[in-house]
Formats: sequence, structure tokens, C-alpha cells
Amino acid sequence: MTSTLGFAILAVLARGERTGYDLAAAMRTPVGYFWTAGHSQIHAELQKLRADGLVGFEAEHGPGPQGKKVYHLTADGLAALRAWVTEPPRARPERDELVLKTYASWLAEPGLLRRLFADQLAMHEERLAGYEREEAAFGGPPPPGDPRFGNYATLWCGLGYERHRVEWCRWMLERLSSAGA
Amino acid sequence: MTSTLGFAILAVLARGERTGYDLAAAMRTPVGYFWTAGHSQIHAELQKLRADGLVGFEAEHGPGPQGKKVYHLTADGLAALRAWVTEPPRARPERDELVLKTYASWLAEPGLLRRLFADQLAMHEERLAGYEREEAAFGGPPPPGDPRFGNYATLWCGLGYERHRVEWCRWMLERLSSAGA
DNA sequence: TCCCACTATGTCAGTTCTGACATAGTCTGA
DNA sequence: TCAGACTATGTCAGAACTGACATAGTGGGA
Repeated sequence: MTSTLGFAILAVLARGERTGYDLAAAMRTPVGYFWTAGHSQIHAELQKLRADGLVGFEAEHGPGPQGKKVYHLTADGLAALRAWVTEPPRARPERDELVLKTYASWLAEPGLLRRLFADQLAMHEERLAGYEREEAAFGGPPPPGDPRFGNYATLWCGLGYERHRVEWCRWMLERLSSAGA
Repeated sequence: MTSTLGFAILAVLARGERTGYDLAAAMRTPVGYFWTAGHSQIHAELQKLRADGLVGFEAEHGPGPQGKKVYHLTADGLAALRAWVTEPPRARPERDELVLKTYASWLAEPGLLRRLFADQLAMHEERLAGYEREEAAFGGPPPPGDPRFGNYATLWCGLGYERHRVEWCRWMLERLSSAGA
């Protein structure tokens, strides 16, 4: 029973071998528009994946009390990942704290609420600008079948999401402003 | 240390008193475009909220081994909710299984992948149509300060999200089709 | 009259996730 | 040469969440 986090790790390893540290860095915030995890979770999951024979590693000399482990996909791991990709995803959790705050926003002081959405708008605009720079660097979509297609398609999803978010924040600010000081 | 789920419960109770069962129904899928929770979580959280003095209840005769408990916000609960609303939300978890599958999609069989996105497209179109019907039933945005403003604003967010999702699924299907059979 | 769906509350085991703690080698620049 | 940032692996306690189990009254229809 591999968890979704397990498949996230397999998906990154399918691009090439990496250490647990590299995986944690890849799944931290910056470009990770698909899944996040702390390093403590990743090391634990790698041990499970290894017990299931989906990944293997080679020990190398390096920093840390236990040296360095470079993980790679096994044939079983690749097969499991391939089978998982086209299965329908389980229902989205749909847990969005800003939307929940919005649901309760009729209780809030208008000034503080405008401040909240102005900050969120700035954050999403910044993120959108970053994604647009990344998209420009691509110079057009790679063909499906190319690993970079995965990166490009998730970036495209991120772009659409941030645009939607920016639009919604602006709509909220308009609504909040037209209702007086 | 009230959890986000706790605030979700407070936000629903701010509209009026409800039983745990009603809360669970409100936080199940249908209209819940903001937060979800199972009834087992809700009963446990209600007990915590009560220990913290943020909610109270009146026991009534009714079904079940323990009868019926109608919960309501206390003054402390309302104050806590009000203070929380305008605080910046903690970072979005950003855990989207479909996007993760997309990241690994270069490994998939094209036919199965098109099927996956066609199904997702149909689901989002259906959801969008439902939200559009709800929006039409509103007949324009209520003013901020009205509890229904919270509902309308979250619905607006849901509309934008589903439109973004529909667009992205269509874009994916185009990319996947132009690459041959 | 009996069955079933619905209302209603709760526990529990197991999984997932977060944040803190712990350890230690490498490399760069002041 | 020494400090500090970065690489690198791991444990652990506690919170959050899921799904199954358990119990029982109410109300409607066959």
C-alpha cells in the first residue's frame, strides 16, 4: 500500500537518482507546485519503499553520521509508478484556509480584511510572475513522453491556478471597497 | 491552540446552532468548497472546543444512545473566530494528486492518460455547472457583513477554480491528442 | 408489523504529517 | 584557523485525519 507521498518520491526518482536530501529540497516550496513533504517524512518513506523493493540505494562516503545514500528506482518501482499514473486520483481534500476565512469574513473588521486580501494578492502576483519567467525559459511545450513535459504541464497548471487566485483576490477587494470605508 | 478544523466548526456555528450531525453534513462534499471533515473528527473537536469554552450545547431528547446535543457559539468562541479571520493563513499544503500524476505523465500510456483527463474534465464541468446554478440562485452578491456574503464569496472562488481546472484539462487533452494516436 | 433509511453520538486503530531534536562531514570566505 | 552555511541522515512526540466499528431512536412505506 504505497502512499501518495511514496509515488511523489518515485516520480522524482524517475528523472534520475537522488539522495533523500535532494528529494526534500525538490519537494520544498519553491517550484513544488504539486506536492510537499518535510525531510523527516521523506527518510521514513524511503525506508518503506526500500522494504517494498521499489527503490534501492548505493552508499557513498559523504557528510552526516550515516554517510550518503543515493537512491534509484528499481524495475518494480517504475512499474508501480507507471500503473499508478493513469488511475483516477482520490478526491481532492479541498482544504483551503483562506477560503474558510472568507466563509467567516462577514464577522471581520473591513480594514483588516482588505489588508489580508491585499497581502494575498501581492503574494499570488509575485508567484505568478515567477511562473511566467519559468514558462518563458521553456520556450514552448515539450512533447508528451519527454520528462520535461511533466514539468511543463504542472507549470501550466500552476499558472492557471495563480491567475485564478489573483482574479479572485481582486474581485474580493473590489467587493470590500465598494462597501464604504 | 485551536486547529483549523476547530475554526471551521466555529465558522459554521456562527450562522446558527447545529448538532454534530448537522455539522458533519455541512462539511461533507456537496457545497463544502472550503473544508471537509468526517463526523468522527467533528465530535472529537467539539469536545475540545467545549473544554476551551468556545462552544456550549443544550441536550435534547432525540435519537442515538446519548440523545441529541445542539451546539452554539459562546462569546469567547465568537471572539476567537473574529480574531482568526483576518490573520494571514498558513501556507497552502498544495497537495494535488492529479498534478502529481501529471508530473509523472511522460511514463504513461497515451490512451489511458487521455481517458484520465477526459474523466476529470467531465467531473469538473459537472461541478462547474452545479456552481453556476447556485450562483444564478443567489441573484447577485450580498453586501459584506451579511453571512451570505461568505457563502457567495466562497462560491465565486469555487467557480474560478473549476473554470481554471476545466481549461487546464482541455489544454492537456489538446497536447495529448496532437501527439498522434 | 416489520424493514429500512435517516438521525444522532461516540470510540478506536492505524496512517499521515509537522516540528523539534540529534548528529556530523564539507566547503567557503573572513 | 575558525565560524558559519550547507550537505546529509535519522528519531520522536504529538497533532490531524481516515475508515471501521458500535449503539440506538424516529419516521415512512410496503
